[in-house]
Amino acid sequence: MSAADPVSTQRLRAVEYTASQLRVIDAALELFADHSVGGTSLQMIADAMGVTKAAIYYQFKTKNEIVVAAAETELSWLQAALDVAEVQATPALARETLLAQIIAVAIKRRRSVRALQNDPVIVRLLAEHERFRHLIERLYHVLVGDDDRADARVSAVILTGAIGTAATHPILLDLDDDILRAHLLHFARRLLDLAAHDERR
Amino acid sequence: MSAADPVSTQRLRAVEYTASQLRVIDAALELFADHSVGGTSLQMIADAMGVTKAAIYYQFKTKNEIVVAAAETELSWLQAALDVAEVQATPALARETLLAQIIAVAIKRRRSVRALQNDPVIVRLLAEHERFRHLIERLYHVLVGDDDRADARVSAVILTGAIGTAATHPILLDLDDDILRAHLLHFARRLLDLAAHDERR
DNA sequence: GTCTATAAATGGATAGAC
DNA sequence: GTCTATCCATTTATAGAC
Repeated sequence: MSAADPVSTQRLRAVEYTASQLRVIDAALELFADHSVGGTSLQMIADAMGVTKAAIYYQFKTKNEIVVAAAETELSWLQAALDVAEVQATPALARETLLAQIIAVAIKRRRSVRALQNDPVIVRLLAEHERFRHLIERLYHVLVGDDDRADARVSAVILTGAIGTAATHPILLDLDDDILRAHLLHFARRLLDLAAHDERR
Repeated sequence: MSAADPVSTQRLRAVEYTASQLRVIDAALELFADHSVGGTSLQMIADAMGVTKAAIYYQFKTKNEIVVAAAETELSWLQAALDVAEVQATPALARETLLAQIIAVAIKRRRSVRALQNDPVIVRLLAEHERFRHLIERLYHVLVGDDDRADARVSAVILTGAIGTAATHPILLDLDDDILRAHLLHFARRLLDLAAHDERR
């Protein structure tokens, strides 16, 4: 798959949601982060929005549709970041561009990344839906390229896992966003340097 | 807190559970990993065990007691690892000992670490219960010592986050346990070397 | 678009038989 | 220790009024 592969432009549908639907999605995302998807009821979402359950069912037919919509909305930034990264001149530049974006978003959405990234329901959803799987493939392709070596894959996974966890961890709560972002970028670059170094041996 | 601080020997109660209770805990842990704590019902646990809900209520008074017991059992290995690490001759040796243990356990419990480590219900539990908080403090104390610098803390968090995520990640499923363990150890040591290197500057 | 009301199922939890 | 049976709250989801 080349960087400009037309397949890569396949769209998530986040843009297509109405304003009312987006209000539901926002409330849902926050509750999912605090209580997990399975621990969040439509009543809780309705209460958080100050409406009744019936009002929500007017926007989405089932709870599962809300979960899918929430995942799509949450991942639309990743799609945008990949679109930009994949047209960079070199793979190294693409990786650096993507990395900065990933870290920036993880920090901006600090309160919710960790739980959402690891919620079993979300994880299953990402594995089952074609468009989600495709997005994840693009992510790892930019991070490790065509390198199928275990080293490269392990470092990429470490990177995404570490970023997601670090953004929310209690022990780092006192760090303000800019400082934390700088630290994560520092370690991410070092980690990728290490992987590249191992490759050349 | 010195390495041999008597307070550090405070016990989790995992050992005190009966065999019947441990069967409930085992079934619960597996379901928690697949469906999150909030998404797991007592009926699901009962079905997995081939008994009725009432049989479970004979072992535990509430669902929350099951969650606490599951967390205690899941963390008893960490306590054991800390007990061993904290009596090592030097902080560096303690760290290395603990690291090897953490990675070994994360790999052995590969299927469940990720979800459990990040489940919002579990995270809240660990923050609220005294004995859990104490354990986490010991963990980070061995990893970064008295170093309160952001660098040290970030690298420790990256370490635990990365290990938990990497152990379960789909893209690494083809790696067998020994290979994955070797890779994680490799990267963990490198990461700590980096942090130490930064410190000296 | 949001409400009330309600159906049908499932949740946590208890009582009492064996 | 495990069962059946049951209670009550809450869940997902729908129907129909405004």
